[in-house]
Amino acid sequence: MTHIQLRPPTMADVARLAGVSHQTVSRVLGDHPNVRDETRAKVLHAIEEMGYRRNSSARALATRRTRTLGVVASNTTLYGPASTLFALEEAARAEGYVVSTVSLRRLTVETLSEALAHLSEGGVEGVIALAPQRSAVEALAELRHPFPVVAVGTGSGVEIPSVNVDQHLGARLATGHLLASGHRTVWHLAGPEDWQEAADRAEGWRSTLEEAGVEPPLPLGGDWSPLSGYRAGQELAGWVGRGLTAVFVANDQMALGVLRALREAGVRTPQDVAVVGFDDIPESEFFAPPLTTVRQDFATVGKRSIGLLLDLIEGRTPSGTSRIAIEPQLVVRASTFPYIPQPGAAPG
Amino acid sequence: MTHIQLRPPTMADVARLAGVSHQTVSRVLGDHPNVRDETRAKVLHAIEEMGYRRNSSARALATRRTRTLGVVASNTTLYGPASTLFALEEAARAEGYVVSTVSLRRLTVETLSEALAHLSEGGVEGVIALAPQRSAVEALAELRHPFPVVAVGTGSGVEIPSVNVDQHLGARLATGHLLASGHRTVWHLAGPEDWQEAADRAEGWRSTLEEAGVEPPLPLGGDWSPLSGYRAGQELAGWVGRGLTAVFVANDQMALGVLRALREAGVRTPQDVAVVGFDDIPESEFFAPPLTTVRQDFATVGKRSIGLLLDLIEGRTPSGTSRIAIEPQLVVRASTFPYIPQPGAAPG
DNA sequence: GACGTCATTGTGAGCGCTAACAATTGATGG
DNA sequence: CCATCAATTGTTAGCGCTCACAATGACGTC
Repeated sequence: MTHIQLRPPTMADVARLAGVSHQTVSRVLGDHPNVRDETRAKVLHAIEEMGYRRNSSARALATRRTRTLGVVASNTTLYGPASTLFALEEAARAEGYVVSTVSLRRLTVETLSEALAHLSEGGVEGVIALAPQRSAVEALAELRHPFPVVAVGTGSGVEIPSVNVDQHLGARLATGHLLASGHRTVWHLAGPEDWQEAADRAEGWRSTLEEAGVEPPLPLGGDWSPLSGYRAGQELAGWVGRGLTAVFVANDQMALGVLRALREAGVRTPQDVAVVGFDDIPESEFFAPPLTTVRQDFATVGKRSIGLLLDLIEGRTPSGTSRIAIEPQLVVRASTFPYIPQPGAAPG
Repeated sequence: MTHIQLRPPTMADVARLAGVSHQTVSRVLGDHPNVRDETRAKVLHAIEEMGYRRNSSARALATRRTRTLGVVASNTTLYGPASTLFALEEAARAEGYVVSTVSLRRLTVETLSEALAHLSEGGVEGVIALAPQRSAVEALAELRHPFPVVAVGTGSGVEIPSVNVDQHLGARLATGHLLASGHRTVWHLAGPEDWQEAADRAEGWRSTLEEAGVEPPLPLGGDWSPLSGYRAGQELAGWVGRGLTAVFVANDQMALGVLRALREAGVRTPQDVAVVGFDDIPESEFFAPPLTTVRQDFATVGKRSIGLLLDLIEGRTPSGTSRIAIEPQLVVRASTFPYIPQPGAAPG
């Protein structure tokens, strides 16, 4: 317990001890030029001695800048959102901003609106919304807020600035890879209908098939969980031998469930059915078999999002609707080839 | 883009419009009694009309309360930290606090100290440190900070208030379960030496064996990743038939790697070797085979941590060193029994 | 030697809010 | 009918900082 309970020292206290004016202390702290070295030293010494720390509220009040950004997110224990959150915070900190987060269980108009109000109370200068559900995105555009908002993972069809991994492209990579491997058609296990990313992946899969002159089979639906993948996998197993040889699953966790269901049904992967996932979670490489999947670059998403938000805050970017798209990448592993690459060697 | 770029209205503006004093506006906002209903209505109406929001910096300056808590964490994309973070934020928000997070790549004295400084700049009233590495914990006790700090996941051997899942107990549950199932001894794949939780789990395993009169085999070491588990698993496979029939792995991700290595070596789980993990990540139920593991209640960890920190801040708890321990729970699945329970039915 | 120039430091006025106290009003009761 | 009190509202000071500007002093120039 090394913490002081007494009234903390103010700039004036430091100034008194150093024998200068409070303004000079402020200059030293603000790294202004035109402060004599000797004076600077005196001030720094006094600061050290008193253990002085600038009061952020007073500073924020005087400058009208809190240097705080907000993030609203849901499903933060999933790999994607967690990775994005991490990248976001790191990028913001590099720019000297503090990040306040609100993690929602469910993303609805009400919870989103409460979250924005909560962050507003916290004095954020802008907000990043990790709002993958369509409903939430629409709500975002409606809500009134006294700061700029950047949407991430909402798809590009929204009326607010946004940053997205190109889901459509990712789905094309996955589906195209399966077709190129010789499969006549590709089935699809989609994510929840309400998610824009799920819709984009499904659309990418569908258009790739159509362009190849193949009639897309009826897609199945899941809720991102391994359990829903397992259930869908049981259904898919029933179609083996009746045209099903390849499945594109909308995320890795569901793919895990699918793999297990197929295995239990005596269906071999990839010999009987090839499987591709989406996300490249750290576990994917160690599934049975290791999973071919689509990797999203969350670090870049984070950096670009913060960059865009700061541009908006500083007024560097006209507050029109900017959209940034980031390319995903196909990672090929054993679930689509009849051999098992060495773990640790394969991942790029 | 529904955001106002003009100078936002102040309390005085609202007061003018409502024909009252700014203090009356403050009273309405602060839910003070002794405000006539009619007046309150006028004020609320004016607030609504102008889209007024209280300036948090001014408020914080006047009250000397920022109502902001800080969290320092590392490895936030792992299931455990991510879950704890989520629970922490939810608990803090329920108490009306905003949470600012710093996610570190590596936890060292320097990064920790920078993180605390950064949060201090952000005006936090207290900090939760998710600091599982021993070195970091020691640093925490040394560092000077102007606010209370609660350590989470540090083990109880620290000189600062802390909240922990009882790792020792968790390891006893896992090891005891294997011994009770008839195994003569249990091997152990430990986490990184520097992590207190890894040490506690190893110690729990060791003492359980010793109390059963069994000489503990030499434990292996990993870095929590599936890859390190895979490598250790290859080594463990070499000991099958020479006394190895059961392994307690320090986390689920490494257990995943172990399962794969064993499978590749032609070793069957659980018939030849039983495996127990730790954490109960959502995927564990769908491993091949579904993994017996130890579940930690992160929600409770979050709630208790915030509770303790607020007690410290409000001075409700004497700033002595409080320690809170939370019990983990064994979840039995197919990796320790020769049958496969139905997914979706088994998990409690 | 008077003047301008630059570097350095100090002074005063807020930023927008809440806390403490003062003032006003209306109701109550002897 | 006036003292008394509670309910309601207003007034005045800061909270600790930064900004704009004023003041000071050292130096060089013509």
